Amino acid sequence: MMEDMMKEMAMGDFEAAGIDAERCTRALAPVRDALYVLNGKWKFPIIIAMVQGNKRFGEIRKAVDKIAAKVLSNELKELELNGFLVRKVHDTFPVSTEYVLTEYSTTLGPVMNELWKWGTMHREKIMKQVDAKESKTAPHPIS
Amino acid sequence: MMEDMMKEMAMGDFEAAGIDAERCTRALAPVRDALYVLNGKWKFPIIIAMVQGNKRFGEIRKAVDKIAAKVLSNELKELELNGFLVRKVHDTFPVSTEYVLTEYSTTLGPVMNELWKWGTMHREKIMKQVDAKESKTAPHPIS
DNA sequence: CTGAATCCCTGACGATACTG
DNA sequence: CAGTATCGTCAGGGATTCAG
Repeated sequence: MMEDMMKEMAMGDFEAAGIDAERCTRALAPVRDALYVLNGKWKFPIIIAMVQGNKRFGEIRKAVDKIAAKVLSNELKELELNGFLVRKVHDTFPVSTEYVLTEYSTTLGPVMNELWKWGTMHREKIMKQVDAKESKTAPHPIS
Repeated sequence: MMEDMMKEMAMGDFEAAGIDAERCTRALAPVRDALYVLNGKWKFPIIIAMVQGNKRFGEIRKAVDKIAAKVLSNELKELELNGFLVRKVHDTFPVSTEYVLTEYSTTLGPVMNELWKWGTMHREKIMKQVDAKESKTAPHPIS
């Protein structure tokens, strides 16, 4: 159902979907669920950092540019609650902790990939606009 | 480069990526760009509503559950700035306005589709957990 | 080193009322 | 109908400090 809508969308056929409040609501729900779990500035950056092999609190913190310790702590808890990672405390001294991605986190692969592809494409578009000095009203998404 | 990473991820091979701060930063940038443009609670819901044929301010407002007029107004401006839609004012009385998705907005199709698929999958997972009364610590993403 | 606790502040979001 | 103006709330996020 939504699949169709998206295919239509990818093809630029916007009219076909039609107006239907109920259909709209149903279509919305899963997207909002996803957004609910993946909310905030940090979820994706943290997961990316971890995919790249960072497991220790400090490592992740450095990999994710300038995130505050408290925030990272909170985000890690949320990610753990949602089953994306597991916390392993090693009883050494000083205590060291490992955060390990679960298999469930791999289900995010396609989402992240699409996000990455889109971001790359969009970035190039913005760059060209800047080069061409088109946008007086700069949409400023550049980092 | 990131493609590989994501393939690895989809296959559950987390170790392979290795630790590399520079690589991490580069991988992060496009994702954050995307998140920057698509931020907030409302961007996706609004676009979905519009894909489904809603063009008028009031229509969109009704289709998107309970969004405040001010907020909708702001979001529409942002979406326009980022080239996702065009505002067309008809000089009738009372004034009517049309918001029309641009072709550029279609590039979001794949992203939204993945988001929708993942959300659907995740929702089912949560439902099962609730049924099984597993989660005392309910991850509560249900709407 | 890890990460919890505290304090604080900005900005996203919301409700209501009002104008063209 | 389509917004703007105004005011208010609250959580995300940041700086700093403290403890195991």
